[in-house]
Amino acid sequence: MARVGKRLPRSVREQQMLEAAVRVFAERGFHAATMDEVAERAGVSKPMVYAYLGTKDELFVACLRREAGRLLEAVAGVVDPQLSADEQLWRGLRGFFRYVGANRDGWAVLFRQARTREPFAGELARMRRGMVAVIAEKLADALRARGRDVPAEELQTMALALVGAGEALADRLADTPDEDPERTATRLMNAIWLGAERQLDGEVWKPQTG
Amino acid sequence: MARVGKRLPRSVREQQMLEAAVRVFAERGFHAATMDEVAERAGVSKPMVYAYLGTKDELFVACLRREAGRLLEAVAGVVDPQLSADEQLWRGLRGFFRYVGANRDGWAVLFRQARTREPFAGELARMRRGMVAVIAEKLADALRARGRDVPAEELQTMALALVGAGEALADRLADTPDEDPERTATRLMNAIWLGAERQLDGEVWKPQTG
DNA sequence: CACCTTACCTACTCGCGCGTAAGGTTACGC
DNA sequence: GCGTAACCTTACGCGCGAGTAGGTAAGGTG
Repeated sequence: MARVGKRLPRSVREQQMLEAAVRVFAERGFHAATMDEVAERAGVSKPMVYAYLGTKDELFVACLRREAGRLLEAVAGVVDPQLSADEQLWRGLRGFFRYVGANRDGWAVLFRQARTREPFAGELARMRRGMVAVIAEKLADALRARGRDVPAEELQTMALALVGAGEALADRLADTPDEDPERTATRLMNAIWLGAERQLDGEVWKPQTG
Repeated sequence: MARVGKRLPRSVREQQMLEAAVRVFAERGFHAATMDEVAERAGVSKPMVYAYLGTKDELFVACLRREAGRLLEAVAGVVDPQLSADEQLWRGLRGFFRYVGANRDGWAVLFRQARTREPFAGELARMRRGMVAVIAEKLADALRARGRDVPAEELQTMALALVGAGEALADRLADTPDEDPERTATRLMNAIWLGAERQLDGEVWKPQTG
């Protein structure tokens, strides 16, 4: 393609390769993606990719880490521990959906692909556990502020449900270009917070039938 | 293995093959699963699998459909339209988590694998859309009963969030053998219903900051 | 200008696993 | 007791794509 004998420094090429790899993985899925296509889109030959980023698995992990870092930054960078619990949650959600909206390929690679495909699932699961732990901790804070206490396990479950809901909405966001991140965030906030508040205040739903 | 010249009728062999296939797909993932292993576990040689169930893709789809049918039955079979909205939701959730708990391999194949892997993702997405539509309709009913009205799009989002949360909890359930389906269902019900009720009553959460 | 390092290429090898051709054997109807 | 159809096997073809060996040229440094 752009085979105009352009010689570029390693740092630049690496970024181009990662860029290309994210797009190819997102479009084709991990298995159907070929190293040849990654190389071609980066405007380089296959052995260069191997020289700089290693095997296909290593390349995927490199993409994963890069996107995870960006996502983490987009979320953690905007939550100020001074704010109220609901405000923190809101900002985190908004940051999250903004990232996904601005970065749909990244999301597709980072989470959709890695969710299943061993050996990446483990890595992703660890990240998710981190997320869940952070959220559960926030919930515990909000709880303490109300002078109440709830088993950690229960909070874990709530947090996991929130993360799951977030991922489902993120998937839709990534697929539908006309979906607005702000609106998505607001809706999830409504779906979650109104209920969480009641739970934090000690209300419980119980089945009527055995 | 059991190469004791056992000759069996087609209907029986097909079930054995599907059984084996679900387990292999669940353990290894679609790509890493080999037709040889499926054949071996079914106690049969590879060409038999091809003769009865077709190519690898077709075999996977067969598993998918079987599990999807069972799941649908487990959920739809227990919701009685006569009951109140929350009771219907509760029964549906309980049925869902009971299925997953009793059928962890099935869940792993059915949803985790198919979520990403084209060309199955399309099929799965259709099922999910069906689920979301049904739930959104229930919510609309509950809404009408309270004399209120909300844009369908909003309800879709709530329903999708619920489904996402359900899937996340189902994933955990499938991975941790000591997790109890009933408890999982109760917790999700609490996380969701308390909030949904407030939303259905017209309450809204709004951000304080721009 | 000799040199060395870094960027980059063409052109392979090779294993793996899907899918199949061709043939053997058991049960069952008549 | 023999035909035939259903059941089941061994043994292979073959494409595809990951990963590599070995070589070329460009630009900086003395």
